[in-house]
Amino acid sequence: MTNAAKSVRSPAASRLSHFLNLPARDLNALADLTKVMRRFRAHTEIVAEGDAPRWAFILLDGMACRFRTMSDGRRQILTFIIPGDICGLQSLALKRMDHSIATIVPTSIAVIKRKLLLEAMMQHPRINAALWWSASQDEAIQREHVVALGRRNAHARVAYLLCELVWRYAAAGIGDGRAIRLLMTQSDIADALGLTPVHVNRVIQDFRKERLIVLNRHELRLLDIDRLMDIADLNPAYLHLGGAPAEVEQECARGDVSG
Amino acid sequence: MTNAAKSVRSPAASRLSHFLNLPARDLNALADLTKVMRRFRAHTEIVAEGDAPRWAFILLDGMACRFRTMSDGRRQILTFIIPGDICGLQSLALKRMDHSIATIVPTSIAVIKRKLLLEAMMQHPRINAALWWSASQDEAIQREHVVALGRRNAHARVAYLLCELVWRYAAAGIGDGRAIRLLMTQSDIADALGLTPVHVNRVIQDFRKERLIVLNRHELRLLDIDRLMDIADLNPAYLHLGGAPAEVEQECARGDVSG
DNA sequence: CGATCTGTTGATATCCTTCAATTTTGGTGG
DNA sequence: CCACCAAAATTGAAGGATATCAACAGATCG
Repeated sequence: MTNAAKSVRSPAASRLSHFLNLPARDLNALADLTKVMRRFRAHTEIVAEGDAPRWAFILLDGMACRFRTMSDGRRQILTFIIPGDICGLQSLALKRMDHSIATIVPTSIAVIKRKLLLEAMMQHPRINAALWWSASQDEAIQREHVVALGRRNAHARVAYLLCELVWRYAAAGIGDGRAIRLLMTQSDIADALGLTPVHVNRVIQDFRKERLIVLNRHELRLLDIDRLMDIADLNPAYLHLGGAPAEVEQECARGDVSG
Repeated sequence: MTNAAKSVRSPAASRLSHFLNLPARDLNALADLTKVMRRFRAHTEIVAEGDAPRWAFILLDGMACRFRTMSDGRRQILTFIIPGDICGLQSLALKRMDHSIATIVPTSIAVIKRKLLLEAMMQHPRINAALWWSASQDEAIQREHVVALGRRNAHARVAYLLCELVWRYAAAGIGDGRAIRLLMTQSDIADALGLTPVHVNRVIQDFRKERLIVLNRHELRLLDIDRLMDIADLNPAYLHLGGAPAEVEQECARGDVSG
């Protein structure tokens, strides 16, 4: 593959390549899954709590979030979904959604029918392994979220979220690992971190005064990642970007020979 | 299957049967996975953060928890592991553990080697589907945990945890859905709920005064589940105990014919 | 270019933590 | 089976982090 070809690699391919090197054959199979596109306006529910999960999707552009609404109307955002994220693999094993998914800005997704997805996983061991890893990473991200809400104060929570977003965008091939477009509002951040919008704002002010970040018109730049990681007591290892275990590599290699 | 046979069903079989009806053939395959047993004393680390995941396990008896330790020594419990829980399926796709697992009381587990597990999933579509569901349920439990820490106050958090434990034990065939042995300490509960042991204690006192629970020498009984659910703003649907989606049933039925 | 959403700031309230001490429980060895 | 010891549970008092309420400024978008 040429460098030019690599540079146009999709966010999903970029993300999965942190786990396994995907040969052209697998990249094509992955691209074949993303033929059916849908666009949504900002603040639109893609999947509603109680729905029967029928399809999975890859977010191509924009931003969405999983969330739950409490009976008094308050919202807990479970995770932000960014380009390259693969959603709904696990949900296909469930009868009903226990949470909703909505867009935050105008967003386009590639819809993947259940049957097509399962076939691709059966026929392409590498795709199968990579999707499995992707689901495992999602779980790890959820765990870190629990740690953040359970044991980090407001400053640490905001620092954690900003670092995670910048790192996840970088893994998807977007940004340089220091700056991104922060598409959501401070109120969204509050809903993700279990804080009030007012308090999130005060923390951000503090970070600006301390020259830890620049945030202007939704352009975020982390000026001192080391100190932010320190404030959050955060270790990026939980994102599992260091490649696949040896066993997985071997199994895929065997698949190549026999396939 | 006779009622007598059902009554001795393992916690794991009991749990998975809430998703799919497992014929004797699959139950045997499941039992074959649980030949290699290990026993651990209380407060023993089974898996350490940073380890390479080598095997999965089913908890047979006792209790364990997944947790992360902060750099100042504080602990966040990610989830309690009870009999019938299947652990480490997802982790096999990862190079290193991002958290630890330790026993809370004397505990026995069935160790499942990676290769055996993958073979069983290949050869038994129903086992495959059921394990997939189990992983999906684990994710849903994590999501509810995020909601609890993000949007529930101390009383709601404790009410949520007590209900979840009683329901999960019931799904594993232990208890009547109202009472269980609460094996962990109030300090463990605090570490799971992002509270201090002192405050957990005060909430429990309140619940006792309100005649919502009886808790004596680690024997817990929920006296008014409806009110506890109301306090927690909790809906048991997130445990996904209502069976498999139609597509899964159909796929497994096809597997039966061709297999 | 006005309406509405988002961000910002200040004052006050509250839930939960922290610290400290005491009682109770549970486990262990003699 | 009891004595002893450590761990767990319990209670009280005081402090702090974050929420709540309210008002206004600034940004965004039809």
